[in-house]
Amino acid sequence: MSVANKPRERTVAHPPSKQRLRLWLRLLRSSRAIEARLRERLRTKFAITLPQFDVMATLARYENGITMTELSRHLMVSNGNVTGIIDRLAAEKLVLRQAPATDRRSYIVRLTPKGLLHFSAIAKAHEEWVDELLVDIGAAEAESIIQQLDGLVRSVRSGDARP
Amino acid sequence: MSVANKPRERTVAHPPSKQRLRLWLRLLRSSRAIEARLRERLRTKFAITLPQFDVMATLARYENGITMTELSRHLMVSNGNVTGIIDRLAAEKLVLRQAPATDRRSYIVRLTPKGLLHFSAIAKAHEEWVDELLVDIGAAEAESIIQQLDGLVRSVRSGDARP
DNA sequence: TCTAAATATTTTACGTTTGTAATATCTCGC
DNA sequence: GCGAGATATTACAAACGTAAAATATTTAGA
Repeated sequence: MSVANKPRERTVAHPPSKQRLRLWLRLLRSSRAIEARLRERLRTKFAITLPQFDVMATLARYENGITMTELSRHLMVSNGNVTGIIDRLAAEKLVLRQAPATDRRSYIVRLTPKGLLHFSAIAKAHEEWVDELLVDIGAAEAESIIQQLDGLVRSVRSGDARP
Repeated sequence: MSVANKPRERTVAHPPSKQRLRLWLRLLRSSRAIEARLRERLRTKFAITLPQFDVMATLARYENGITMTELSRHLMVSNGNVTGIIDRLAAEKLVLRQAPATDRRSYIVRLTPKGLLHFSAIAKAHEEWVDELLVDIGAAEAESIIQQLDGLVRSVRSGDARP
């Protein structure tokens, strides 16, 4: 079934390496397009940035809070970066830092009640926006892409062998 | 072969809207993972940033150069943003601004010979890295994902109706 | 045990990228 | 020539990554 087995196929135009490059560019383009839409709506409708929303979404899944390092790993974002985002969210009283008794190096970050309330409203709108943006993608198709992307992420992750 | 043809399948758990949300999160995660790898290698091997590489890649496709506005549209990046990137590339003598005789508002930006030479080497390595990162994705599978992402981008683009 | 080195956690400092808004300059239709 | 629109830059704030610094914890060795 592989393309390589059909020398006469007209589709042989692109060698695998070019094809993978095209895939990567397409991937980048798609996520940037969606990201731009969501960012704009978050700003105009809720006066919040996308990274701040991402942080709140992560915190919402950890009722008891998590440390800064765990947070940065979840978001695939640098450690020093999270500090600034949390600073701004804390200034708005949407999150708070708690000092755990056991380890005085770290902080536990969590949503305030106000933060949780605020987040719930934004998350609802956010889900609707995504649904609207991707309306042409059926459930089966979405599932299919998800599976393939999962494989892709695993592939990228495992490629940890550095030359 | 499609999942939809098996009504008894346990996978029917997720409603379409949740499925689309998962798809979006997966998309974001994949591109961030790949982006991080490429960014790191560009920095360590070639002392260049990803956006700077993106700009050079675009300029490489326009031998006669393009204007700042065209460049920003290509990269899906704000107008004021390109200025800074070009400033830094120009400081390295990798690109240059030409003032066209006809329109004194605009600049034509193009790669210098040094820039083209430098870019060719980076692009070669870049393609190899992508190929390596996505090695588990076959040509047919890549094509399949590309098709689906194209549909997705079209869907997002057409969703220009703003409430 | 006690102290020094190694490790972990966060913040700070710095430079680049990003978007938005405001500004300066220029073109073109009228 | 004037005003609307185009083009690019500047100014500002947020986000991002890396590296270094500041604290705190753990571990190893005498």
